[in-house]
Amino acid sequence: MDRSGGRARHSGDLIAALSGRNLAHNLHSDVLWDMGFAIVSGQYEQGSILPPDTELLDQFRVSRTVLREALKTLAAKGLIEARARIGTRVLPRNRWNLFDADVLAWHFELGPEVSFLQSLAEVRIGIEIEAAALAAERRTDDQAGMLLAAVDRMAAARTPEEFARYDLEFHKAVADASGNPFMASISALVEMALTAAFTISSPVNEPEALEQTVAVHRAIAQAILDRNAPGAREAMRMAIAEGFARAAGRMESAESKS
Amino acid sequence: MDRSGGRARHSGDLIAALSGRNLAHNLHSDVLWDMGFAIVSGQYEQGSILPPDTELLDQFRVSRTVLREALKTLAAKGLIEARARIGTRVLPRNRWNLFDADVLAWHFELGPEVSFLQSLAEVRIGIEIEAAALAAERRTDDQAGMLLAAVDRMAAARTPEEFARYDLEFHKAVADASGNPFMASISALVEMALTAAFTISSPVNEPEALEQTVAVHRAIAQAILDRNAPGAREAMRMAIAEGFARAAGRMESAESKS
DNA sequence: GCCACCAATATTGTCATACTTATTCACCTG
DNA sequence: CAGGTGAATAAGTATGACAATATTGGTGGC
Repeated sequence: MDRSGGRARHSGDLIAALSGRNLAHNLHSDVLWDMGFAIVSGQYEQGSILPPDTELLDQFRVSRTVLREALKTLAAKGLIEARARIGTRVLPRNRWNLFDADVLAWHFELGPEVSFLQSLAEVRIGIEIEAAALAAERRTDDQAGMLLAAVDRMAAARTPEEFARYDLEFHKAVADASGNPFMASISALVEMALTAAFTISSPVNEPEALEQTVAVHRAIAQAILDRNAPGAREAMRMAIAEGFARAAGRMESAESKS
Repeated sequence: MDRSGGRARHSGDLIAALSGRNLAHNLHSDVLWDMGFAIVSGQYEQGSILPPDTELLDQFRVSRTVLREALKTLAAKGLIEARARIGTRVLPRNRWNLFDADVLAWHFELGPEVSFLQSLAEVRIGIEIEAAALAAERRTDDQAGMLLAAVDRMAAARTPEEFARYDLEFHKAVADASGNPFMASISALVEMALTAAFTISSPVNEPEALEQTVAVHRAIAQAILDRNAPGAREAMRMAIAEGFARAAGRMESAESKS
């Protein structure tokens, strides 16, 4: 119940470190993260009314400006809705913008559950498969070169962080080559999924897993190079499924031990 | 091309009417929409610095509170990023949250281009195909019943608005039955796509088009009822492709005429 | 003449307080 | 009992001052 001290920012830290974002530590972002996490974690139930401004003001010891800007940010992400005389209501989850990087991060802060990782893998399969197929049809030679280069860098990576960086770079390059702006827009989601997966278990530490991961990514790149859309689809599906399976397997075995 | 005069809120109005949202007309949302549209329309270039607070303050004739809350909202959607002493920078498009309902609406305000509609159809295919397949595996009997009921209502619809409403209801039901929270979260996107498509051309006005649209939706429902995942996939792909093709065809023929 | 450091400055960030507007709920009137 | 009416409450808006921060350019030392 006490959040006062401690400021636990476990997975958030990792993601921020990887992406280089979220450097600024404003007051308003403190309130934002506390409130955002409190809502996502269910501390404030969906459909319920948040404490009125005055009370939150007292709780956070900040100015009204700061509090209100934080709440406006939450409203922009679809988590809450303010109405005069009623108060500020927590919206039902299906109104939340789950594709938002912050909202995703808050979900991970309460420990990534297997079911959530699976949902993530499912959307990734949907979107990235399509991106791979489109990339196969529309890629330029430059873009194909970038893909192959990213795979080579993955193969040569020596630390989990390095590997994650190049893996992400690869998936961004596919999205870019698809020529569809929406595909590029979900890189935040991919980023989160990869970071979570690698936090749990990186293939770098297991030679045969590394080899397999690199091989399947190379297959994607090759299929796109060959303008082979069905092949790119299938390879992408395998890449995502494999990554999820490794993380989920590790989580379950860790769970059964405890 | 001229939008200069009178606050053209064409597609925005339709979407608001359909979804029942965006009723409130506060000062801050005026500024938000003006700025959001200005950024999305390229009036403020990506990477450029917005005018400083003082200037915008003077331009909009509102208090600093209002302006700053509007900017914070834009920042929450990934369109801008403010830094002390530097100013407020327009972020590159790949940082924008294109899945956000407002950001989408701003894109439509400047006239939906065929290429944008196509991108939208492509992501929808990616996500909703997967949703349909998952729904086929996980649906409850109740959910299957909802799907069939929605199709029946589509068939009986008499106005374009009515048809659009039940079409949306159908796609939401599929997302719901998939059991994946992300799928439900993109209904804003589907909503926008459907509204745009029906604004351009509704199948209600053409008996054979209506029949075809209803038939393909019924095929999706039936496949999900039969727990036939591949069938649901294929039917969903056809439904989305068909809707896009009709809208795109109508737009091109209208364009060649002018 | 080059480099490192520091101060001036411009821009966003934060604060405190007062006032306005909208909406619900209860009361009061017909 | 129905319907309007007003008080109470919460968010919305305004304003002016001060703090934090990072760039820019100057200043001094080497």
